[in-house]
Amino acid sequence: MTQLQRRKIPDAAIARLPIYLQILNNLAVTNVLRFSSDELAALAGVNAAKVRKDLSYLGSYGTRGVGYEVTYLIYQIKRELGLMREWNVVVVGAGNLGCALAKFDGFLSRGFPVVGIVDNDPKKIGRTTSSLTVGDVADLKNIVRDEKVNIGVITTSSAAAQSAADALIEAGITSILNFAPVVLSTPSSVSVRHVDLGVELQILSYYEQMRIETGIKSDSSPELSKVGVQ
Amino acid sequence: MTQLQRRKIPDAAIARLPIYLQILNNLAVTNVLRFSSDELAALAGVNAAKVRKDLSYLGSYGTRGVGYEVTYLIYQIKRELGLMREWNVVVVGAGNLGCALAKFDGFLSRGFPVVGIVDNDPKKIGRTTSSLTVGDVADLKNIVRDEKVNIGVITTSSAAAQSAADALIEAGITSILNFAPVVLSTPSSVSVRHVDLGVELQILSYYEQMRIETGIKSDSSPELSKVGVQ
DNA sequence: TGTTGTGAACGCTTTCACAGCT
DNA sequence: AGCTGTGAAAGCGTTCACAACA
Repeated sequence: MTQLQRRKIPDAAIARLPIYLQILNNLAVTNVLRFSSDELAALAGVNAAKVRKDLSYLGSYGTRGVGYEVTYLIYQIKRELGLMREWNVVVVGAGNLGCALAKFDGFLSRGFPVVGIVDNDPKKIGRTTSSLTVGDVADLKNIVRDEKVNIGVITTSSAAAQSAADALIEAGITSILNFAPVVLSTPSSVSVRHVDLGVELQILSYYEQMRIETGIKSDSSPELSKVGVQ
Repeated sequence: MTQLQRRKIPDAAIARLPIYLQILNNLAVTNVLRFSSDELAALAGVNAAKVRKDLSYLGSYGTRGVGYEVTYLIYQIKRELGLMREWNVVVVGAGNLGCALAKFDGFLSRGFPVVGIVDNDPKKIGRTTSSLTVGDVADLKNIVRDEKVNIGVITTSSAAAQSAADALIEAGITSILNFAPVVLSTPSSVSVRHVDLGVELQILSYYEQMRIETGIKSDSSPELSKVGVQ
């Protein structure tokens, strides 16, 4: 959760910067030059004080009485997040989800080209999906070296996920995005983000059940707040 | 973030219950009968005090000096999360990701059958993917009624996501899982969880960059902690 | 005048530490 | 003796409210 830091930015703020960035990119496309904390707050679904605090961690880049400059803030957020360069991604697990992610626009368009996809199933190795050929997980070390991979995405079955993680770490990868529904055991020098789609639905289920039990009509009734996104 | 409640369980604890459940289900499969907070903590990658607090919100279901019973705790967690029943899911957006999710085992196996998939692209409507035929988003209201849908999953482009959300809400859906990289504007009576794959990678990028700048060797060096999963 | 930047207050979450049971 | 359950303390994150300043 904490790391050695240049300037200490809270993890919670770091997690929101990509959302602000997304919104500012949209504003830039529509030629908006400036924004206030109020405006960004409304678009991001948070409150203005939070936006100001978050942006203040980057430095004092606003102008009192005026607001912030869109392009300058985009630059600062990208710099802070390490997005001035591309980060190459390898997908481990060439099932439906893995192949869909390998083709997924959202990765490349945000600076994360998928440069490889591997599996351990001989039936899948050699298949071509979009512009990639499925490689052998045994070659991971070479692929990571040759393609300068920085991030591994695990889309295997849960049974295979830990050994996928081990292979990535063995190959020198220190950033892992895991879609398998297991908690990976990794050294503390490796960053893991765990996206469990089942978990997301189960959390929704809890709040949905609560709405049913407390008898909220499915018509929009006020003053029950949105979960997620914080 | 807060809702009307039966017994107040903190949101942070709710978000961990599915992870415990996952682990306990694995223990049950291997015929483990009991566990201690220490054991579950190690498997979940959290500390034992947190496990005990989290489980205590469900009631006092442990035995001092002994531990907790696996099957009984599974039952209690499922009851609390609303998993004693199935929740039907409809996917909006029949692109690569949407089709992959519709086929995804992880949903059905955890009690979330995907009963429909829709799109607004006439070229996609009518196609068959796994056992489902892509429907017209204009029929969403009927599908939700006929198939008793509880949860909507949005896998459209970001441009179409807001109107997909509007259509779901119009059809009476109050739980949405959104994969499009936009912040949805929804009434507060609707629960939204936002999974932005680009955002996940950008957060990893920040910590990866920090490791590079602070000169951590890619060999496992101690005392930098894992991010995510909390 | 309008909006930022930020100490201080508040509230939520985690952790500690130990009393209470088995 | 061992492990749970839980008040109390500590740690974070959010929000308030206003001084600073263009």
